Amino acid sequence: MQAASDVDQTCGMSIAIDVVGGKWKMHLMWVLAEGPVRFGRIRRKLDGVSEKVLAENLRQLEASGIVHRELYAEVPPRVEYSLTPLGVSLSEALEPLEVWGDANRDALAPRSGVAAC
Amino acid sequence: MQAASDVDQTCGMSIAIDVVGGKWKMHLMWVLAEGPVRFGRIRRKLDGVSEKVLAENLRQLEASGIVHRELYAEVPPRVEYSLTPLGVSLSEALEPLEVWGDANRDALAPRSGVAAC
DNA sequence: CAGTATCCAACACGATACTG
DNA sequence: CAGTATCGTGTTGGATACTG
Repeated sequence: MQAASDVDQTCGMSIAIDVVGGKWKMHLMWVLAEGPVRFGRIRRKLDGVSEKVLAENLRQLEASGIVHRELYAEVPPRVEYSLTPLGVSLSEALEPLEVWGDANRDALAPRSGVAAC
Repeated sequence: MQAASDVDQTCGMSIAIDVVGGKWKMHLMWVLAEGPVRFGRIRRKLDGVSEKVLAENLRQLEASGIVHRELYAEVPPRVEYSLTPLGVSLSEALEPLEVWGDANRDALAPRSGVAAC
């Protein structure tokens, strides 16, 4: 709400975290990184996510310019989601984190609520 | 809560996000990366964070082996927080994300609630 | 100074039902 | 199939007061 006071960090990271924030967006990024995916398939991949949350996250990523939504006006209705160039660059920036987490997998507390892996 | 079903992603990222999850942990990482810092200083740096949340996050990072807490039993009481080697590696893995967010700073929706920058 | 203890508010998430 | 609408809930964060 307020501007920076004595904070002078660059923290573009905050922006990034704001984009991939929540509980499912990073998983979403992962699924989308594989190529165009349909809504139903994502739901099945990310078993446990509700339609509402999935739709919300998809929308937010879309609003951020990370995801492209291609609607095929046909019967039955079909929608395909894919990463934009910006989305691809984000998923690339996310990789080191992925690697780090994977490398230190057992050095970290093995919580049970870390979502599907 | 439940185990993986048809999800087979590596997603070490989930682990990482679980560690730097919340709203302030990444900022915290940033502040800590500069070297040993005292509680009060962090509060001032991360203007807006409450003591409760700061203490919680600090504790979680400590539990994850990311942060080292050095207590000086003297008067007045003094405590210094610093990154462990693991913490340093994490902050390094976080950098690309930082760079990405910074580079696409204005390509992204300029929300107001993204915390101090 | 460095926390801990409470209480409260906001929001993200989850489950279900319904629509184009 | 691909959502939207609604409701209830759990977790996270914020504000304040109090303690070692």
